[in-house]
Amino acid sequence: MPEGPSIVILKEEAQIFEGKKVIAVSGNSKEAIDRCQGQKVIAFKTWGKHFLICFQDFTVRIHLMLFGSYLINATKEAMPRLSLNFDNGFINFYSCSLKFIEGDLDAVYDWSADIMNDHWDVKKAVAKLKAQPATLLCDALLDQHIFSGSGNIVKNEVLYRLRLHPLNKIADVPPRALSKLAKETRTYAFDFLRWKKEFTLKEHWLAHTKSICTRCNIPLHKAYLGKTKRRTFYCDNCQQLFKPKPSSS
DNA sequence: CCGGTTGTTCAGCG
DNA sequence: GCGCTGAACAACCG
Repeated sequence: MPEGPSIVILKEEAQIFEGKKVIAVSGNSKEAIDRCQGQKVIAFKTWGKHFLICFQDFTVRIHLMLFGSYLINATKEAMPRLSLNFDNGFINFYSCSLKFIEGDLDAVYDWSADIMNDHWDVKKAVAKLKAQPATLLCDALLDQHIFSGSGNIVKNEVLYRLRLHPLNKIADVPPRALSKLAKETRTYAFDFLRWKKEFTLKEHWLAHTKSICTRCNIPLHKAYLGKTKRRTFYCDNCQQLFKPKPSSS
């Protein structure tokens, strides 16, 4: 389920419980989830792929990882990791990572790094990119400190849209292209959000899981690239690989 | 039925 | 301490 836009959808769906008091807690989490009992939800927030349930003095951080899921006012066979009950319904989280964050969230999260956040800062993202000249684009787009909320689909689609080869080293990519990349990552994330709500996300994929380049009509490459070794779909013909700068070994 | 995956952390090693 | 690798987690789809 979980790239940034999917977590924004979760936040929107959870809105019905904002301001509500937790009247029952259960779940198989090893964390002390009982402390949520009787607490009022101050707000639901997201930071990239993190779903944050904010109470007065602490926050529950849910990360759905690869396999996590949630249900609102519905159940399934599996035991929830966390179940929160309110007077108007309940929300269950399954097979997710759950942690508590104490105190002020602003001390923990850089909101300007979240591609879905109103405080998203393109310039800061570009500066972070430039600070890691040896990093490959395919890895940079999965770096949650630079593009919090970006995942493997976003990575593949953004690089394909901008005709940038995933194996480009940041140092070799012109600054203007880096700036475009940062902007387009947010733009695509909001397209993702809209299409996911319409249940048409998959049909809008241009590269991810595709076998043919629709621009060149030749086979796309599928390879596990970069430090992250994640599945990458790309076209050798139309996705530009910039020449290495002499200084960059 | 098996293989693969929209993700992250951590132990172990050289 | 570093970077790299593999394991672990765990659910669903095709």
